[in-house]
Amino acid sequence: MVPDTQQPRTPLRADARRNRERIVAAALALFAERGADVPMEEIARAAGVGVGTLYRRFSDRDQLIRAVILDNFHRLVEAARRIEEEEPDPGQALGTLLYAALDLRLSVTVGMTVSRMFSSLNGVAEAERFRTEIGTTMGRILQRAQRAGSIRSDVEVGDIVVAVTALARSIPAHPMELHEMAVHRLIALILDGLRPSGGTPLPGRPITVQDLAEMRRASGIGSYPPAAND
Amino acid sequence: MVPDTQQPRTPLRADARRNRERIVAAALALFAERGADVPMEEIARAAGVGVGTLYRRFSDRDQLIRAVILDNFHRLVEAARRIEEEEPDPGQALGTLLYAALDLRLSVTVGMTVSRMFSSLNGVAEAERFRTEIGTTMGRILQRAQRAGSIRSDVEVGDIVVAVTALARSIPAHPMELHEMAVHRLIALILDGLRPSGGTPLPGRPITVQDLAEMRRASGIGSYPPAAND
Amino acid sequence: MVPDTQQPRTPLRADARRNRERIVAAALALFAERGADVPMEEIARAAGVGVGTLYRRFSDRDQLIRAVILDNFHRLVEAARRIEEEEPDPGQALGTLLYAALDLRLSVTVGMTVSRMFSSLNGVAEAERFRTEIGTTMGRILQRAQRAGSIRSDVEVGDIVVAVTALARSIPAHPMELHEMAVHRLIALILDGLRPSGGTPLPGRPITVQDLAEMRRASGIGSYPPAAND
Amino acid sequence: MVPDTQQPRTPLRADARRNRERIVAAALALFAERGADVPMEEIARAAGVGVGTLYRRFSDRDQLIRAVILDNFHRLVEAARRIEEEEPDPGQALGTLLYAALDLRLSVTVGMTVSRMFSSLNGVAEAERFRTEIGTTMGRILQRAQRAGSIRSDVEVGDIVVAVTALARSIPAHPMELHEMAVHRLIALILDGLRPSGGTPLPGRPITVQDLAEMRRASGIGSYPPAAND
DNA sequence: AATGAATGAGCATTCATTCAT
DNA sequence: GATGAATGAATGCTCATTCAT
Repeated sequence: MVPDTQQPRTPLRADARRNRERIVAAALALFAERGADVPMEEIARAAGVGVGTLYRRFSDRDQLIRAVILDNFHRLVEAARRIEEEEPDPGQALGTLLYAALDLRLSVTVGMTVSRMFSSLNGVAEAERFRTEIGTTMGRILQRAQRAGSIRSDVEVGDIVVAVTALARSIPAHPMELHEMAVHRLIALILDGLRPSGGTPLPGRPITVQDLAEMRRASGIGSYPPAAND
Repeated sequence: MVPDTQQPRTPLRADARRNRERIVAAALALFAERGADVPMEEIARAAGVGVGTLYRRFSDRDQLIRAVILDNFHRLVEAARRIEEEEPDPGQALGTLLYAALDLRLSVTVGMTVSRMFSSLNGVAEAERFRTEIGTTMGRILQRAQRAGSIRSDVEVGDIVVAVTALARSIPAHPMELHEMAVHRLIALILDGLRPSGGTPLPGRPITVQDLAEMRRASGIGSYPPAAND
Repeated sequence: MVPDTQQPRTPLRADARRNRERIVAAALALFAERGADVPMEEIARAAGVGVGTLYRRFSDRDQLIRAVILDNFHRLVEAARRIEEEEPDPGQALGTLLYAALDLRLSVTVGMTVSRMFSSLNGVAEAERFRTEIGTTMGRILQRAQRAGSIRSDVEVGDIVVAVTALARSIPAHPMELHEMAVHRLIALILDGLRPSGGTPLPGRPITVQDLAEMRRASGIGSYPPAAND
Repeated sequence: MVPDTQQPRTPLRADARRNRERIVAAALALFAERGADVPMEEIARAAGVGVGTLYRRFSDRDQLIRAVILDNFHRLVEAARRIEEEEPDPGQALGTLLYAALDLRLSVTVGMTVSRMFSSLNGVAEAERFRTEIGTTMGRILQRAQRAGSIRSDVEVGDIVVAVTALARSIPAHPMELHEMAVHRLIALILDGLRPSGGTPLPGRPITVQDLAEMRRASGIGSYPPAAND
C-alpha cells in the first residue's frame, strides 16, 4: 500500500505482497497496543508468517517501524486529500479532518519513543514527501476555512498539526465508546477554540510548517539526503 | 495486601534518602527521554550509584516506574492545591493549572506503554489516593470557574483530565522555546474552547471521574483491593 | 557405500555442466577469500544462479566443499603429472612442482577448519584415489631427483607434502607481486635446504605417505571404507 | 597477561582477572581447534563461566579474537626476547626461535579468516607495538647470526617472518609426536636453506619489515590511529 | 550499606534448507 | 529445470536480577 523505501526492482510476487501487507498490519496493531518493542516473533506469528519471512521483507526492526509509520502517514495524506475534495463546506472540512485523524490509529506512535520514531525516518525521502503533502493539503483546507470566516485567522498549519499530534497520542482505552466520546469532546473543544469569535489572543505567533521542520531538525532528526523532488 | 511504596518502616537515613531521590530524578529524566526500557544500569549510573544500590531501594523496574509516576502525581496534586489556594480569580485558575501541568514533565508517560504504566500502579493505594485528590481539587477549581461564568457548564472534571493528559503526552522537542510556544498555543485554544460563549454543543455527555475510573478498569487495569478509604 | 560425487548417472546437460562449473569456481574464490562459512546464497549469486539451482547440484554445503577440494586435488594431480612428463631435468622437477602448487590457489583451505575440511572428505573414494596418485607421482619425481643427486636422500614424499601444505596455506596478500616474491623466496629457501650438500641431519625420520595417512586417521578423520583399490 | 586494549581504570578484581584469563585460554584452544566461529556459549562453558561474564569482559567476538591474538603476539615477543638474552651462540638463536614459535600454539590463526583476523586488529596500537618489537628483536638475532657467518646474508627479517607464519599455520594433527616431527623437519630444512654455504641465489630481494607493513596496508588492513608511541 | 561481577533467560537476526511458482 | 520465497533452528548479544566482596 505504501511504496517501499528501497524501490524493489520487480513488483513483489502476489503472495509476497500479501505477506508484506499482513505483516505491516500486524505490526501496526501490536506497536499501538504494546509498544515498539514487541518481539519480532510475535509480530510474525500475528501475521501468520515465520520470522524469516518477516526479515526477508524488513531487514530489521527499524525498517518495519518505518514502514508502519509511513503507512500511517500515507493514510493520513489520503484522508486529507479526500476531505478536501469531498467536503464542500470549508467550515466543516477542518473538523472532519481532525475526527478522521483519530480513526486512523495514528496512535502507533503511542508507546514509541520519540527518538526511535524519528530516527527510523532519518533520511527517508518518502517521509519528507508525505510531510510536505500533508502540510500543503492541510494548509489549503485551513485557508479556505479562514477565508470563509469559519476559523480564526491567527493560526497556521503548524498549530493544527500540533493539535492532531496531541490527539493522535491519546492512549486508546476501553470501553471504546467512552474513550471515543472523551476524545471527540476534546476535539470539539479545540474546534470551538478555533472559531473566530473573540477569543483571547493566542500567545506567541502562528506555528508554520517551517517551525515544525525546525523542531525536527533541532531535535536531532531530519532527512539527510535533502529529498530531491520536494 | 499490596505493600505500599511510600510507607517504609523506618524513615530512611539521610544519605539513603538522598540516593532515593537522585534515582527517581534520574529515572524521570531517562524515562521521558528514552522510554521505559532504559537499562537499569544506566539509570543507576545517571544517579551516581551502583545498580546494587538501586535495587536495594526498588526491588525491580516496576517499583521504580511506580515511584516515578507517583512522584509525578504528587507534584501535580501539589500544584493543583497551590493554585486553588493562591489564585483568587476563578476564571484564571483552570488555565493556570493547565500551564502548570506542562512544567511538571508529566511526560514520563511518553514512551511508556499504556499497559506497562497502568500495571505498575496495580493495587497501589497511594495512586488511588492521588487520583481522588486530583479529581477533587480540579473539580472544585472547575466548579468555581463555572459558577463565576468563566467556563462553559457542559464540561466535567474528566474532560479536563483528558485534555491535561493529551498535553502531557506532547513530545518534548527542541528548540525548547518553540516547542513551548506551540503547546502553549494549543492550551490557549483549548481554553478558548472552554469559554461559555456560544460554542457548538459538545458531543456526548460530560466526562466524570467515574468515567475515567471505568476506563482504567475496563482497560484491564485497576486497583485490585478496592481502596478502602476512597 | 558412500555415493561418489563424481559419478552422475547421466552426463549433465551442457548448460547444467556450465552451471556446476561456475558454482565450483565461485565457491573456490569465496572460500579462499572469506572462509568456509560464506552464505550459500552469496555463492549462488556470485555464480549467477539461484540458490535452488545450487542445491539441485550440491545437496548441502558439505557436498560443495568436497567438490571444491576435489577440484583442487585434481588440478594438483594434473600439474604433477604434467611436470613429470615434461620436465626432463630431474633436479628441476621438484622445484617446478612446488612453484606450481602455489599457482593453484590450493589456499581454499585457508580459512577452512581442519576438521571441516577433512570431514567433508570422509569416505570419499575419489579423495583417496587423488591422494594416492599425488603421492605416487611426487614419489617418482622425488626419487628421480635423489638418484640424480640433486636432492638430499634423507627426505621422503611426506616431507614434501608437508612443505607444500605449509606453502598452500600462506595467506594471500597484496600487492600480489610482493606476496608472490615473499613466498617464492621461502620456496627457494626450502629448495636450498633440500640440496644434498652437507646440511645438518634432519631430526626424526623421513615422513612417508603412510605417516600422512596415519595423521589423517588419528586426527579423527579418514576414509571409512578402506578404499578397495589402494 | 596481555595488557588490555582499553586500559581498565582499575586493575581487575582478583576473581575477575582469573575469569578473564580462563576465557582467553579457552578461546585460544577452541579457535585453534574449531575455527573462529565457535559459539560464544561454548567458549564460556569451556572457561567455566556464563556468557554474560564473557561479554562483560569482551564486548563482542571481535574483542575476544583480538585479545587472543594479542596474547599470542605477546608470548612470541617474550620468547624472542628471552632467546636473545639467553642463547649465547648467534648461530643457534634463530633456529631456537623458529622451534619456539611452534610451541606457542600460534596456530590460533588456523581456521581464522585473514580478513577477520586482521580486521580484529585494526587500529589497535598494542598490535603495532608488538609487531615492531618482534621485528626489532628478530632483526637483532638475525644480524648477529649473519655477522657470525652462520646465516646467509641475502635474507632479511621479513623472510623469517614469512617462514614463521607459514609454520604457524600448520594444521595441528595427531599423533602429536608425528606431527611435531614432521614440522620440525620442515624447520630444519628451512634452517639448512638459510646456511650461507653456496645455495642458489634467492629470487627477488630480501623482505623487510616495511614490506610486511606494506602488505598489511595493501591488504586493506592497518592501524588507523598511527600508534602514538611507536 | 554500597558496589560491581556473574548469571542466564530472552529477543534479534542470520542462514541452511525446503518448496511453491 | 530454475527461481526465489518461506521456514525455523542456531547463535549473538543484552540486560534484569542476584550475590560475593
